[in-house]
Order: sequence, then C-alpha cells, then structure tokens
Amino acid sequence: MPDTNSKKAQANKVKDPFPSGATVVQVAEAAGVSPSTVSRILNGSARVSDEKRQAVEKAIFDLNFKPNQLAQSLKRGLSMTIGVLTQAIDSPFFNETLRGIEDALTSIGYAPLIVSGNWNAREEAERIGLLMARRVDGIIILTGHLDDDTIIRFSEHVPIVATGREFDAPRARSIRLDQVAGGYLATRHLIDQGHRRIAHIAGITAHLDAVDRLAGYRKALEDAGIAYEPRLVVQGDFREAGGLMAIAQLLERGEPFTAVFAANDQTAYGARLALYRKGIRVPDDVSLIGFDDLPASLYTTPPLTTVRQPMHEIGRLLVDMLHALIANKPARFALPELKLVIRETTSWQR
Amino acid sequence: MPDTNSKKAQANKVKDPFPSGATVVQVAEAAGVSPSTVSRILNGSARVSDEKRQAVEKAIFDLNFKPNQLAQSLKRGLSMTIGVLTQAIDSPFFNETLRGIEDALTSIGYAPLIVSGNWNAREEAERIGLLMARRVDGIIILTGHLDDDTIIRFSEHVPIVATGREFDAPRARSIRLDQVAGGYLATRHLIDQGHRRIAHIAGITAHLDAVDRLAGYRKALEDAGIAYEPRLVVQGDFREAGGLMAIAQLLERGEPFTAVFAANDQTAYGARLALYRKGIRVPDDVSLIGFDDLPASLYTTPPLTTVRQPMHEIGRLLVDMLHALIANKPARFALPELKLVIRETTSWQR
DNA sequence: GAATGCTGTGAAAACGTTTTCAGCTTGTGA
DNA sequence: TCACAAGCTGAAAACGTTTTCACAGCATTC
Repeated sequence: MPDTNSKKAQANKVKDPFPSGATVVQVAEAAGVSPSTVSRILNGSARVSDEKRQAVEKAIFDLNFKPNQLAQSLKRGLSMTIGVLTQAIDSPFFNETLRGIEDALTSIGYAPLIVSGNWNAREEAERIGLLMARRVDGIIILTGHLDDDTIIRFSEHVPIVATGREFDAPRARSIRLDQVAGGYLATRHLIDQGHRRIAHIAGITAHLDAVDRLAGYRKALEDAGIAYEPRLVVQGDFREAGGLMAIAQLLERGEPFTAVFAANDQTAYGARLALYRKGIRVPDDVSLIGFDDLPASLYTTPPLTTVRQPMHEIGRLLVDMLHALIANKPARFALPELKLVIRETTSWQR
Repeated sequence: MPDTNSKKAQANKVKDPFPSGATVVQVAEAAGVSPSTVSRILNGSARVSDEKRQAVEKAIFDLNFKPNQLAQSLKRGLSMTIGVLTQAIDSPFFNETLRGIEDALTSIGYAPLIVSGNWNAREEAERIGLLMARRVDGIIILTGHLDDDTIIRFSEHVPIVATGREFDAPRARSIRLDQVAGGYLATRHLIDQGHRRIAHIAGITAHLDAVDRLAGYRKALEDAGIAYEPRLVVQGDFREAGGLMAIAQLLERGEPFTAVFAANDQTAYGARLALYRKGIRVPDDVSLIGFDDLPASLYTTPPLTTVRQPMHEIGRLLVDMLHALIANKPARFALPELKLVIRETTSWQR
C-alpha cells in the first residue's frame, strides 16, 4: 500500500484536536526538512524561510502533531507543572483557593499537581517529596503543619509560596491577610449591634490564623471598654463538629451570652445547629458571625454574616507570586482586604 | 578542591527526604559501577551482586538521589499521571469524588492532573487535549457536556472512565448508579410519611441523572396510586439558586404541596432558604428531601434527609476501573448502592 | 576581488533514564 | 581439557525534544 494513502486515511480519522503519536522526526520527514527546523518553527526560536515554514505547518496539521510535553520538559528542565499541597482536597475552605490557582495556572500554560497533606507534617513532607520527584517547577502550600524552617530549607530546591504562615526567604514567600483586623471587624460588628456578652469559638491554636482572630476579638472588646471574659472563649477545631461541641460547652457553663463569633464559617455552621437544637433562635436570641465567607454561607438558614476572605483572589495571587519567583523577577503584590459581609445571622441586641 | 569534599558537604546539607540534582550517572560513578547497574537495582529488574548492590545503595543514600520521573516517563512511555476532568474543582459534589480518586491514585503510585471543564463541551475537549499533550496514561471524566461518541472516539488514544453517562467501549467505561431507584427511594420515603402532594425540583434536563431521578419520582407516585401532577414539578439547575427560584415559582402557582423532593442537596439548600424566607417551617409545614448527601447536609438546620451517593467510593472505583483498563486486565466491578439517609427535614404529614 | 558578515539550515549532542545486546567470568559435565 | 551454560555487568542505543555548532550561500564592504 502506498504511503500517501495510509497517511491520508489516518489524518481523516483523527480530526479532533488530538495529538497522534507523531514525532518531530516524522514531521520533519514529511516536510522534507530537519527536526531542528521543525523545532524552530514550533518555538519561533529562529527565522525560517516561508517556504519551509509552510511545508512544516502543513505536515504538522496533516499528521496532527502535538509535541510531547514530557520530552520537552526533560530537555528544557522545566516541567510546566506546579505542585499544590492542600490539606484536604474536599475541604470547602481550600476549594475556592484551588479554583483560583487552577484558573491562573492554566492561563499561563502551567498545570497543577494537587496532593493532600491531611494536616499531618510527616505526610506533608512526604507529598512534597513526591512533587519534587516529578520535578515540579514550584510549590504552593496551603497552610498545614510543616514548620517554617523546614519549608525554607525545602525552598532551596524549588521556589515555594504559602498561605497561613509568615516568612520571607529568597525562594520562599508567604501571604497572610490581616487576621487580627478580621477578628476585630467581626467582633466590632457585634459590639456595634449592642452586644456586650460576646462568646468566641476559637480555631486550632497551633494555627496562626486562629490566634490572630482571637487577638482581634480581644482588641475589639478592649477598645469598646468591655472586659475580656475567658469563660466566654471556648475551643473549636475549625470544623462543624467543633462548633457544635463548643456551643454545648458554653451553654453548660451557664455563662450568658447574646452573640457568638466563630473562628470560621464551618465552625459557625456547627454552632448554628447546636443553637437550633436547643431552640435558641438566630439571630433573635443569639447573633452569630463566621469567618471566611464560604460559598455555602449564602444559603444557610438564615444566611450567615461573616468576614469575607477573597480565597479565589488569593489563589491567583499565589500563582502570580510563584511565577515571579520562578522567573526570578522580584515583585511586590498588594494584599486584598478582609471585608465584613452582613447577612442575616446578626441583629440588634434588645 | 578535591571532589570528595564537595560531595560530602552536599550530602550533609541535604538531609531531608529530598531529591538532589544527582543523576543515575553520578550515582554510578560514586559506586564504581555502570548506570545500567544502578537502574537495575532501582527497579529490581535483574540480579546484581550483593557487593555492588550495597555500594550503589550507599551512593544513592549519600547523594540523596531520586530518579527523575520525567526521564523515566519518557523512556517507559508511561507518565504515571492520570488526567481528571472535573467540571468545577470547587463544587462540593465533585470534591468528594476527587478525594476518593486522589486516595486511590496515590496508593498505586499515580498522581492526578486535575482540570476543570466548566460544563462547557468545547472547554472540556480543549482540556482533554491538554491532558493528552502531557501524555497522561488515562483519563477520568466526571459528567459534563461532552457527548458519548466524542468520548469514545477519544478513548482510541487513551483509556477513559466516566461518571454520569452510559456507554461501554473497548477502552472506555462508564459507571452510573441507579438514579431511578434513588428517585424512587426519596419519593417513597415521603409517601410513607403520609405525604400525597409532593413537589419535585428537577435537575438540568440535559443531564441523565436528572431525568432518571424524575422518572423514579413518577414511578413511586404511580406505584402508590397518586396521580402525577405536572404543576408540582418545577425546573431547577442542580444548584442553590435554582432551588430558591423553584420554591418561589411553586408558591406562586398556588398549587398546594406538603413535601419537596429536590434533585440534589444543593437544590435542597436553596429550597430550604426560600421556605425559611416565607416563614414555612421545615419539616413541620413542609418536608424536604435532597439527593447526594453532601458532607454539609449533616449540618444544615435542620440536618437534611437525603439519598446517599457514596462519592468517595465511586472515586476509588473509577480509579480501579481505569487501572484495569490501562493494564488491559478485564474486570468486573460491583456498583455501590444508593441509600436513604433519614435526618430531620422530613416528618409525618398530619 | 578578497575579506567580512549575515541568514538559513542540518548534524549531532544533550536531557536522565531504561533496555538490549554482547561480553566476561565462573562453574559444570563430558 | 574443552565446550557450554549461567550469572553479572557494561556499552550503547533509545525515548522525543531543544540547542549548540558549523557550514553553505550570498550580499556587503573596502
């Protein structure tokens, strides 16, 4: 069978935007040029005569050729892949950030390799090892329990950006919104509504964000001349179950309160349910405010008042920073602000 | 400077579970063997004398060597990467599946490359092209709008498994739970509670699952001798906003109802809010049942009665099927069952 | 009219592995 | 003592690109 025939048949069948198994060598052959020339045209890395260019372009089209990224990566020493260490891929909190990361990444030709550390330092380190073995060009770490020194040491091998921590090294940057201000904002809102006995369900204490939000809470209290009452602060775990337990504990203590500031939205959901169980109405009897503004907070009953963290934007920002780090271009980035989102779980204290 | 010194210094500094830039050639050199031998030890692909083995293992340890996966992939023609086409990485529905996929994948040495199609056939195809350029060894498609024929055609290039569709080709498999049974289960539960006027908020009609759940609803009605009333069925969009609108529409129609079967949990959340807004109590005035059993449904107020889809398990199953497809091992898999989860949004009709 | 510079191109080396092939030891049986 | 297998090992090719280097052709320049 003549060669032209089988080639035509193949070209016909594969009319999708799909790589066939063709290689640059086959393209070169079909176009009557050398592989070098094909490569040059592919990357626009040198001038090529129009005549050959057209021949090559035709061959590329006919053979439905797409360069093998694996080979490109190996040669260039760039995998065009970014490792993302999240804690739990199914956590609503990380999700939105992930989305922002994905959006920003695909728009610059990178793809994310997402792994979960499950809030476990050892596992996190292991997963990072995995990412390194795959030669990712950079790593994004979404909080977690790895200590900062370790991360900075890791960053000698590959640039890293992280959230929820605070450090600054040549190849490692972190971004962290002003959580104290956020805690202040939330508490202040409650105070403005006339509340005086405001409970706080704290987040995991090993977590910077948690201690900062608590600090913001205390500062707002202080500024308003309200005495800080330790018995109104109860431990949560950043998740629904913790919020649920916390309210139970609070009620048990018998310390009266008219408002609750939950360390994050998930905690607030749990708190909301505990309140419901006890027949305590929100916001009529008790006001409730969360933190994060997860998408779901728009549809709780009633919709949750909260402090908005622009997670999607943070995802994009992380990518921008990492991109700059990879390209070795220093750059300054403006942090987005936390904003109070008033919905229906807070109301005036009679 | 003597070579030994710099090498020792380097080995010292990198004491983490981290690949240095060392290559198999350097390891070979350090151990006084050929690269072939190192490779053989790495993969256990041939017998090697104990003496050399130990020397190589020491060298690997000293140099902190990890093979470059990119190079391995190129040579072996296997990227050890699976492409996952989700629709929105931040959708609670896909998340849980993603988690199952990730768990199963990492346990067999694969890593997921996750991309989002955003419910847009063109975008989906484009993303799949991206995955192919990176030479993924298989693709998992989570529903979406790509038509089955296209997917089957794609599967000539790479094995594919998918959810929410129904086809069976040599290199493409789909899994789909019995959604009719699920719809039946939900409706039946309402009927068992004494409800007769049961509304249904349907999902996107282009979606197989949506039409099946509606079919299940009709069948349950019929089996109970209740006439199907088209005015009790209203269109949703599988998201909260749709549920919200749907209830508004239903109320506007003036058609009385005592229970609502929402096509999925997100729809139910929206419906719940709309009901709340109108002062209609759940479940006292109206019973509400969802579908999926998202994690959040445990913490809505009140916790949502729903039909559980074991998404995590499905994720694992998808991986198992794909793995079998890649290895060319035919295999049969048992589908998990849908289960009714009775919580607090449904109650007896007085 | 020779030296110079530019432009376009191909050959070949390189990226870091794996794998084939062949060769070298050694031990075995005739 | 010799052929022959068996067991280890290294050289070299290969995977599919990119990139360096060299060179041919051709137009400038003095």
